[in-house]
Amino acid sequence: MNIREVAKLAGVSVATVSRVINNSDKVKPLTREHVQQVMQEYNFIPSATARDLSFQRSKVVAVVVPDLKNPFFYGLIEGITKVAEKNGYQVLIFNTNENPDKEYSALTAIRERNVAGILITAAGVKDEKTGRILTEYQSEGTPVVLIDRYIEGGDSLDIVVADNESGSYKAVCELVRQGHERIAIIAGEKDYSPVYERELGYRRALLENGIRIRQMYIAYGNQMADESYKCMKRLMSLKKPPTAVFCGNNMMSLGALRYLIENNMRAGEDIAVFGFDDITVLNHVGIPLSVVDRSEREMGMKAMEQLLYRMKHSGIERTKISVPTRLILRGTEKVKQ
Amino acid sequence: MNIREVAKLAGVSVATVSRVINNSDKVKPLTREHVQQVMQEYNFIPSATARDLSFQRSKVVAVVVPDLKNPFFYGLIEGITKVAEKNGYQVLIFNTNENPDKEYSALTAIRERNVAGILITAAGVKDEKTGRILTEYQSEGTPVVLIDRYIEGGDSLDIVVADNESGSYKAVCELVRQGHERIAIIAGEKDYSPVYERELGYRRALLENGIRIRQMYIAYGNQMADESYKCMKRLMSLKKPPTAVFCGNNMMSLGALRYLIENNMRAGEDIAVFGFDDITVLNHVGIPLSVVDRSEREMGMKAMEQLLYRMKHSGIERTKISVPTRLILRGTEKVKQ
DNA sequence: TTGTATGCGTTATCAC
DNA sequence: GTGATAACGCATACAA
Repeated sequence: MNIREVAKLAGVSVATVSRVINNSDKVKPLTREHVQQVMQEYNFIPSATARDLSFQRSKVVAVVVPDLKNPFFYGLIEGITKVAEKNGYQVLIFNTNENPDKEYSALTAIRERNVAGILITAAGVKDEKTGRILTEYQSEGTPVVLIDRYIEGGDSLDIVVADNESGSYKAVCELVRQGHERIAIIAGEKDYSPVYERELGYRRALLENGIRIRQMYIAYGNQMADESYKCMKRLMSLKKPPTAVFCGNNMMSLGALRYLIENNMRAGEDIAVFGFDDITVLNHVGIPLSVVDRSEREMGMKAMEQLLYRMKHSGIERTKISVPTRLILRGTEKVKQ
Repeated sequence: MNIREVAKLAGVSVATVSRVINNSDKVKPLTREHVQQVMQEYNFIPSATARDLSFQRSKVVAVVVPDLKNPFFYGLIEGITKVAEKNGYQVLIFNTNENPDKEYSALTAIRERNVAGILITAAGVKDEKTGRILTEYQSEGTPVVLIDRYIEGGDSLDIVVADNESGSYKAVCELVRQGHERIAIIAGEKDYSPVYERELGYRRALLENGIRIRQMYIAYGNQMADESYKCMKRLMSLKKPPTAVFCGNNMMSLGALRYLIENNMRAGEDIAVFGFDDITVLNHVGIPLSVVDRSEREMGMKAMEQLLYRMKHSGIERTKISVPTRLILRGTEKVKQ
């Protein structure tokens, strides 16, 4: 059953049927109703594939994420799909496993499909290939919105980020307020903007509070739990171990917590711990962790909204959307005396 | 740049170009190479949209899940995308929020797109509409594979499930072996097959071990954490509270654990707790929980593989794929004397 | 082995 | 308001 058959059955032309489908106002109410009746009766469903071909654009957005296991992306994807659905868009998902090569092939697969837009948290942040391809897409008329991470060569692309710097700034200030002076950070690679920005916030907080920044209290890992575990170990074996630790992201918090638990230390008692990104499951089981919270869901929604906006308004200048953070204090910012 | 231009540039017909693209063997190696060179040079990328229209089928599979917040589905999706990608398929994702109406509209949206197949964990398990639609798809040539849950009217559809009954059977037997006799279960609604099957395994284990099944030790919830919390509360306020509790799924485990923690009880010390489905994050932070584990990832992969198989071999009879479970004992199956 | 011609189901541009 | 018809970019039956 296609548009032509419907036309025949309704005694009108295909053009008219098409107009009815697309709610064109240039069709007499009576004919519209009649056509609709026929469509209903024969259970006609228009082919998106054909429409896409004709329209040269599909109602599909590609979402490219680097790690389908990181809880951060759960909320993100949920937010994206919610807004997408509400606007009649569907979501095509790609997992790159933090692998630039897979990202590259995902991006070419996407090219075959005339998607309406691309939402991406890039794996290849330093390798400029990703940036080049995405910029190309954008200039060809397929809008792109970066999420969470800046990338090399992506300076002209819209981006949705959390207020990382000020978030960690606030967190570290809170630690200072609690009387801490030996405040460490488990930081990540400089190339990953969110984690790096958090390091900057940490530095500024110390600076503004007149606390000297000591290299030994800055432990660099790789954004993953395992490395963070090692960082924590390093920190705790210092002659003067820190009394407070700020973790650069949720996985890093987990790694740090694991070290503590394995060594019979309790966050909020033996040492203060502050994380970035809330970890829902921990709340379920009553493990407290003070964190800088940002709404991944909101980030997803904002990103999709920006994409929709960009579809309608090309040529506007690059916009950077910053999602606010807030501190959730659950007691682990302190230590028991 | 389209197939026609490539043909002109290469001095061949569009048919030949098409053959090269599709790796047809009926093309002289020399011409093939030449055509490929031209495609390379002009950076030609064939349009999947056009191919889909012509072929009347797209290389896209629809994945419909009921809760994009439940970690179970992320492992599942990861497995699905992995196999899909390897076979040149892309994944279109739909979130139904456990809402049959949203499921229904997702299923109609899917119809517009000539997908290669549908993978679904249904929300509308009892409302037979979903079953009817899916069966329709199947008979129209769009294969369907159910995941995790049986549904009303879906008896002719392939399904991938975990070995729920025997998994919980094993778990409860283990509890018995640990000396427990007052073993409770936090069970779910009977309509949700996975959780119900686990209840059956629980019953069989008790039966075969000569332990009387007592209604008061069977607490019915709704598969969610909050209800499970209440169930736990109910169980613990019995005159003779259970010494061991088996939880029907991961969210229910979380609810139960939360109750314990809030009431200063420790799983594995004051009461034994056994869950179904591992909760990765808990391991990160060293909260032990003995569980029946099944690999969501494997379920996803198996489901996608079955879908691929079904695409090639229609008409074969309905197959039910059962993914094995295994016990992971972390100490919470015991109580301290 | 290659080419020609037609169809896939829409939308869009014209005419009427 | 409505209709006829040419795209859209590819696959394929059939012919050569």
